[in-house]
Amino acid sequence: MAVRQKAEQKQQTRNRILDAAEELFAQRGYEGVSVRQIMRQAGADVSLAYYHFKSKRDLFDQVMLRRVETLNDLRLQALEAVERRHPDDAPTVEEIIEAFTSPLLDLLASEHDDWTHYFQLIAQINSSPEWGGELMTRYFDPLVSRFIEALRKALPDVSEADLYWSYHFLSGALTLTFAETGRIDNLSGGICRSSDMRSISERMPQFLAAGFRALASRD
Amino acid sequence: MAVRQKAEQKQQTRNRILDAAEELFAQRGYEGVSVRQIMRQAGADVSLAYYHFKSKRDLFDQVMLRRVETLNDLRLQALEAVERRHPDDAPTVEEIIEAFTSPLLDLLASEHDDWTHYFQLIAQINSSPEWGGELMTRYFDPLVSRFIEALRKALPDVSEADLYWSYHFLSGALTLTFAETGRIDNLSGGICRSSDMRSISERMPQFLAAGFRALASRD
DNA sequence: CCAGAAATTCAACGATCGTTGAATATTAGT
DNA sequence: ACTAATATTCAACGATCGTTGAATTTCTGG
Repeated sequence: MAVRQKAEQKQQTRNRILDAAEELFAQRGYEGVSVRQIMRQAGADVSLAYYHFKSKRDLFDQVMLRRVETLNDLRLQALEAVERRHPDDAPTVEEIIEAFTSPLLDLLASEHDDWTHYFQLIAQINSSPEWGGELMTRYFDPLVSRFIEALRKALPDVSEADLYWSYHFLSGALTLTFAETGRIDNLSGGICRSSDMRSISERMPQFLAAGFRALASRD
Repeated sequence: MAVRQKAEQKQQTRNRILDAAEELFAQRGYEGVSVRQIMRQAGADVSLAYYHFKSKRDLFDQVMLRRVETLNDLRLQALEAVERRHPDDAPTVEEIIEAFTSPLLDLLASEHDDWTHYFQLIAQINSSPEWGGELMTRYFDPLVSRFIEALRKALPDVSEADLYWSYHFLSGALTLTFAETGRIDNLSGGICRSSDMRSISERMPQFLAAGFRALASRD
């Protein structure tokens, strides 16, 4: 034994820092959290942050990058699985949207609730004028374009503008849902719960697919 | 002349501060902006902020409050106008959603583009775990409940949970749209523009109404 | 077991943060 | 014109910010 102990522990520390940063950035935003607060939650010295990362901004970027590839892979696999089930015809809009959303729901349903904070963080970034345009484009554009291509086939007569606006509305509904702000809990007086992923997966794809079709079938 | 000069100028200064705060909070968030930056943009001394407002947080609250009543009034009037056109039957879902969204579009279409930054600010708050639940509830719950009541009448067989989740998806689509992050501009390669309110008003109500109906007409 | 590398801690830097009290300039009431 | 009230500026407070270099502990390879 005693092999690679040091390198292992370095990764462990690095991940503890990333975990703490992910949670705090998700709750209070990039500017709302200090490096000191992150390192306090990670249980390590402040300057250790600058041994593992170049800067606060670099730490933030690594928080984003840590999970983005896994997420994009899972969604792509879900889409390809749907397309394999339709060797001749095109998949339905519902199936495509479900391939886009169900990986998120599955990740949240797994016992360790890593990913909760990550999705909250993405939700905040998505509606931020400062970060939204650039970061979402950088991390998700190739995947999203792939899904839009699939949707275009499922809706042969849809115009390009309708297609992109429909995806835009989808994106808003999706990210607010995973922001889990508790707003719907307040508004509904407890009838609905932000964290009730089952209720969401039963409703969101149908709601959004109907919207896509409504725009696609206009004059 | 020379009457009430002082009180007038006080209001003027106060509004310049609120304008600067609104714009900067909308762009970079509450924690991302310092009181000094706000006052620099307002062209006034730092300490003047604390003559007009109790604290940074109070300044933020007053930014929110300045426009919320006008907005809620306009939306309520739009809803009541729709209901007056239907003395016997219930308005359609499209009409109700349009009463909810078109006041925003109208305000943005007016020549002075006050309101742009206000809507961006609300969009960010809405998807923030820290602020979203509480602030949106405090400022918009009575109005939203009124709209949900109208929607309940338009969709007599809808379940309460479907109704609230549908509104939740609406809220996400709406707020992301008014966040104007430029994301759709990037994604669509210029086909769609975030600021194109006409394109939005032609699509959003139909998209969302179809979603409401899809959930309301399930088994 | 020892030397060198790697991981972590300690102490501090200049800058900026939110906020305040006292001084100054401007206007209002008489 | 004088005074009191009001609006604005000046100067500074302690705290915290992101970041860094040097000291120190811990582990690795020979």
